[in-house]
Amino acid sequence: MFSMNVKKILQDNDITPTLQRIVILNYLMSSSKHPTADQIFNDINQDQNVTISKATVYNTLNYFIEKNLVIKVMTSKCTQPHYDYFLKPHFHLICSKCGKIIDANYDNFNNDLNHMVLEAQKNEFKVSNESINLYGVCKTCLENDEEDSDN
Amino acid sequence: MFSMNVKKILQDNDITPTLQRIVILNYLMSSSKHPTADQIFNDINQDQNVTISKATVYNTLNYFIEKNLVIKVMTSKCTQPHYDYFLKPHFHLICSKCGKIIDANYDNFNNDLNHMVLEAQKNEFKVSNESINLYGVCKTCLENDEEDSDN
DNA sequence: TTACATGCAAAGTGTTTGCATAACT
DNA sequence: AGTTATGCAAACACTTTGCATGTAA
Repeated sequence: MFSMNVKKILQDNDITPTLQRIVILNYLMSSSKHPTADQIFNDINQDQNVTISKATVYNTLNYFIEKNLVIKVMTSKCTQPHYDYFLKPHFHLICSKCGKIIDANYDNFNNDLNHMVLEAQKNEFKVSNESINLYGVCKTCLENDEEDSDN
Repeated sequence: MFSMNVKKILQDNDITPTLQRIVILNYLMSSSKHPTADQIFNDINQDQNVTISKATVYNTLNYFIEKNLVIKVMTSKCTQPHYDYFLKPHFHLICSKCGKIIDANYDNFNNDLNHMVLEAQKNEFKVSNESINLYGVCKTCLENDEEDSDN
């Protein structure tokens, strides 16, 4: 069974907690990766004893986004967006070489984020969630680059 | 003629400054909006005396992204990404209702951004650029909502 | 029971690619 | 002159949609 939390989260957000929605949200919450729609579709249909159509995966993700439960994350190359459940504020380090997405945070991040929200309020803009991405090259890919240049 | 800057920027980034690339970068730099590939294609083919194929628009934008000259910005609903030239660090307020993208900034933004870059360095991640988006509802759409609820 | 969600397959849309032509240094 | 970019059109991939069936409260 799924953690009771998942169902409750859906209900708290005025989302009818159907089996498919529970499974998808549970998957997003438990996996530390940031899956694409395709990965969600494949993993759930393989590992769980639940079948979900692709249409439902897409519809559900869009619904979650609309309800501010999930955000889309773009890697720089990739055409497919990744989906991220927002447990607590964090930002992403996205490798332009391998496409890896790393969650990042630090003690005063909430503070800094708040500065941005304040600036938004000056524009009379009501913030509901955020997507903060730093693009660059990850440790592994940097090391690979060094090896290449040694040749 | 285009500002000499545009050509120089391309050369400084090891990008052969062809007419199409100059026109596209010039368009991205001079328009304060954050156009989609489609808007770039249409606007340039209408307003300037230059023709650019859609393939070239896409190829060029991807090339600019690879060279860290431009970033993709996703609105929450829209399927089409928007493209943003990065003159100086800033962040975006993106309205989930109307899709408007507002550039935002404040005095210490660079400072806050630097905290994130430092955190990235702890992960031995080398940052090249960033995309910081706050999603929510803009002033205009908030006002429209109020009107609706008055009925 | 009534409204709402799901699944299938087909349609739609945005993006990429191969190859001939043209442009850049 | 040699390399690299462009343009066209076709191929590709991802996402959405319509409608019949199934599910939730």
